[in-house]
Amino acid sequence: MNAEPASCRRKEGRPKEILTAALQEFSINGFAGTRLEDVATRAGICKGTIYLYFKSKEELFVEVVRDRILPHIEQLENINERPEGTAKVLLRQQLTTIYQELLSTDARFIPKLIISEGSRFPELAQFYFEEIITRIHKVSQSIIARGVTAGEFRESALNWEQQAILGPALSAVIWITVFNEFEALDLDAYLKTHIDLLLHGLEK
Amino acid sequence: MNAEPASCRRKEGRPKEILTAALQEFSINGFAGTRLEDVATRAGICKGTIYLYFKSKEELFVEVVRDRILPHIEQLENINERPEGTAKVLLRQQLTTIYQELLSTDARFIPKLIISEGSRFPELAQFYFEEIITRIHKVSQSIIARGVTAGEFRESALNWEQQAILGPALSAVIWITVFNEFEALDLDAYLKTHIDLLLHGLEK
Amino acid sequence: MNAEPASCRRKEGRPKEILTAALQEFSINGFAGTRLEDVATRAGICKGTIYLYFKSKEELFVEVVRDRILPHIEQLENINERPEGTAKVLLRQQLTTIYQELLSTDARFIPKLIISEGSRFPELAQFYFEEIITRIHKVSQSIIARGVTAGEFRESALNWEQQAILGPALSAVIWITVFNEFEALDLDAYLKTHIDLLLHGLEK
Amino acid sequence: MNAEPASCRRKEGRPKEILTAALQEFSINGFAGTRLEDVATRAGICKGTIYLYFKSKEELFVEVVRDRILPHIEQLENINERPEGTAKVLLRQQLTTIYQELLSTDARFIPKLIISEGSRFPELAQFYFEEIITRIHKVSQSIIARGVTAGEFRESALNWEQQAILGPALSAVIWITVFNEFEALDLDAYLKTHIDLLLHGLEK
DNA sequence: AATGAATGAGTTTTCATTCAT
DNA sequence: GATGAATGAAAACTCATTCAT
Repeated sequence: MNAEPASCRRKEGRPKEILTAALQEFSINGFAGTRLEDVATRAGICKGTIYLYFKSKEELFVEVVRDRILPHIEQLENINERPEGTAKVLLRQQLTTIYQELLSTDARFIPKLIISEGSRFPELAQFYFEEIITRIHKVSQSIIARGVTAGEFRESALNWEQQAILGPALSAVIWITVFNEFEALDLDAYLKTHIDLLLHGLEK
Repeated sequence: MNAEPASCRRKEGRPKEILTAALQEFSINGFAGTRLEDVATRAGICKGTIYLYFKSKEELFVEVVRDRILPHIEQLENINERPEGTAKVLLRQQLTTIYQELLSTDARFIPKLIISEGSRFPELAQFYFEEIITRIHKVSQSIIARGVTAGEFRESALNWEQQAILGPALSAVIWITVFNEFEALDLDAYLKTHIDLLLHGLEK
Repeated sequence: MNAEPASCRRKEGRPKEILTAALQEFSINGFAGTRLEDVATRAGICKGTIYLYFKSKEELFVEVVRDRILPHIEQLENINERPEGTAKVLLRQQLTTIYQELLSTDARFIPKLIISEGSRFPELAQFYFEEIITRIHKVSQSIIARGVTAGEFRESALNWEQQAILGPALSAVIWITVFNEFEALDLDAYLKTHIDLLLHGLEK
Repeated sequence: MNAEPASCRRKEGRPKEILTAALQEFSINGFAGTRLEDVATRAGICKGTIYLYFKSKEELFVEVVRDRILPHIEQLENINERPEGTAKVLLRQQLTTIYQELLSTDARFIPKLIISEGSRFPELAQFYFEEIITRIHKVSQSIIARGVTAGEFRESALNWEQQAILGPALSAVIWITVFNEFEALDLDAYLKTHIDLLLHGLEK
């Protein structure tokens, strides 16, 4: 990949490469702690080139986060459209999807960035809140409502706070990005516990 | 407060004031994004004074976090030493304590700081991991084990990942520090859901 | 002057020193061509210090120019208030004052800066236009009107363009700041010519 | 204009277009403040192309100024060779020509550029001084001498400083390029004043 | 000849840290 | 102890210049 001369590269590739490199640096050092020179080095280009594609460090940051959030929004549309199966099955599916989405690839760094830089980029935090979190909550809430109607779940579950139900997923991402080097998370076991706990807790 | 002469202040007052101001600034802006001048202003002193008590910005940061973590460690010792009551009651007590500890006062900002700056201050992340997280997990694990032995809880719970069980608590702190302005968390309802979910999920 | 330690200097002196150094650099290199580091060096301080007193290079520039314009405004008030003498005498006085004001000290660089940077700092050009040029024109115009009324000057002079009458003064400053090294201007002779030309040209 | 293929353009067209565009940009922003990219855009070409015709930004600047000065030098030769008419008529002619030359087309920006960038390009200032200013002065001086000999003008005019006599012309260009947006110069009236003042001032 | 993406030196600006008072 | 002016290293950003196409 590095063998071919720079000028040979496809035009659209460049910004993508910068975004990827930037995501990694921002994830490690946060916004203020990241030096654009390091982003450039990681992307195999030089400082000034970043400014051919992004107006400023701030804009780059916003684009990095948006770029990783958007695919999830599309995924969420799909989750929404699966009406078959019992509520139990659906919930299990949803959780599995969330974990896969949340922890696959570079996307796992987004929550950390939102948490770290939310106060500097409130629009970004709001965007994430509205487009991701709120929508995930709506999906799980509708599944639970369905389960209650079908007599699968306890009625009291209708009033449950979705954050508390899905919270373990957020904790998992944080664990992976922050504490994994101290004690690696066994994701399968973790997901199994979450599902077991949730489904058994919902059951009549 | 400013009326009394500087020499009248109790010895530990000054550093404490700096730590408090620093915690607030660091929480909002992160480590790199925080200017010591702002910390000084918030503490009502001037920039240079910080260096009378702390060697560097890094040391200040470490002290800020340590200073807020240490009281929790003491609290944890106490939680450990309460053998009375059923496992169910104990677990309910532990969760309640955790939420109180985690979300009371300025301590709530520590998780966000650990998440944000963990890669820059790995010793701090490790310290938090070992002294707080690991120990909390041990406590809850022992209570669950006791509940299983007593026949209160399902046996399968012995293998549960503690992170998944206590994850909602971490999610709560994050929510409070990041998303609360978009949708305020009803902490009581949240805790109730967490307890209901967990206890019902553990029950035979 | 350099012998006394930096901290001994009077507080108000510092910004003034910077303004003086900046005026010199800006006069030579223009706005964009001036490096703040050179300004600092010339002022005997270091780069960062400038920012303790001026928000940005642009603000420094504006302050430099304003700072040199303002004294002239005060001078102009005085010129205005001299009703004694024939129009001829007054005009001779005014011209002499203008040349003294315009060519004394560092003030002589202001016209060059206004000319060079007027398009980048239009408010500054306007300020100079309104506060200096327009007012000088008004003064000379009123003297000429008085001379016509008194029968000293030709009536046609009432319609003269003031710029054309006072233009040689502007030319003199430019000459001094731009061409003086090629051919030094004999200011006394120049002023004498200007006065002779003007007064004889006005005479009936 | 963009319709015809590049290869159809006359050989000298391209550099001329660049010079024209560059003159405009340099006039507005000065040397340091001008970006070659803007020059290229204005010329309808792309950045790199400038370097096919000019070695560097400095060379481009020098060429821009030279290119606008040279035609005037030719004009001056002609002015010099008109021996018919009274000194009064000749002087009136010369002044009219100067104003036309100086204020027609893009040439009007040269004095501003010389004033602004004279210290960075001293050879250019010297060139302008020697080839334009000095020669204009010589012409007017010889006319005045002729007028004195012919008994048209006062003898004292022989010692007059030419700068003071022709200064209003320089002031006019500056006014046009700097202050015209605040108060438009009535060039005809201005020239009339200048001629009236000068001729009446020279008359016995 | 022309392009325009890429480079990297140079400049503005910030801010942790020092130190004379 | 406390101050806050001064420092200067470091980082964001710009733009003249190059060069593969």
